[in-house]
Amino acid sequence: MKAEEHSFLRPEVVLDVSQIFRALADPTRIRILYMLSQEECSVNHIAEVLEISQSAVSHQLATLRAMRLVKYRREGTAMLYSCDDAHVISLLRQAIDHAEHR
Amino acid sequence: MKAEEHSFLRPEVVLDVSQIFRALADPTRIRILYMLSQEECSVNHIAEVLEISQSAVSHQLATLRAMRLVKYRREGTAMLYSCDDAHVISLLRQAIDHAEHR
DNA sequence: CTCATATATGAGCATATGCTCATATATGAG
DNA sequence: CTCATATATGAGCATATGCTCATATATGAG
Repeated sequence: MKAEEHSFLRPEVVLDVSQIFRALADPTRIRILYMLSQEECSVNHIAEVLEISQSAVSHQLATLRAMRLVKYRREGTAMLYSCDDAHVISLLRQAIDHAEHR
Repeated sequence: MKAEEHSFLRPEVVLDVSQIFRALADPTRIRILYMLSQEECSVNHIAEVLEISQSAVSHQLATLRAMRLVKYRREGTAMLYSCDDAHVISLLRQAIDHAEHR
């Protein structure tokens, strides 16, 4: 196949795709997103259940917020986070199924 | 929800999932895999079409080989690479569709 | 054998990333 | 207001990563 005959991806698409996967490429973020896919959670609850420091959780949530994969609302002094991108959760579930069955 | 009530991912699964996504988290690897998903290609062909150095392509192919996402065969002096994980290609295509339609 | 071509790979560098530590900020109780 | 609790965030460090450069290796032509 000649170069001109390939179906090319536009640079913005390539970058966007790499960012979607990069968001899912870290064990801590995977565990947080998986937890949020089951239930809306406060920062402290995530930190306690997953045994990760509050600071580390907040930093990762900031990353996920920047990528618009989570949304949040305040309740008293707590911030309650939940998933905000069903498609990314779908990719996550598929990869989990794939990993569990091999 | 109490900690004990959450559905947990086993550590090996979390690690495996993160590695699947990590493989797809780089623009160069995305472009190479997308090309290979269309056609079996030699290293030089990939380098020329994508305008990446031969060395960089070989290094990334070594990464993809280590993750068993590509297979290869020799033909004369050339090595012909192709995709070897349909599920990962499926994840890639879905992310591309997602990125193209927003 | 020599030479050309194709590919692989080690060393090293620049940058990205995930964490800890310290501290700032926000809310509610009193 | 003060104090406690919950969260966010900047600085800095250790490690990971993607590239270049140089060079090794493999095959085929002659």
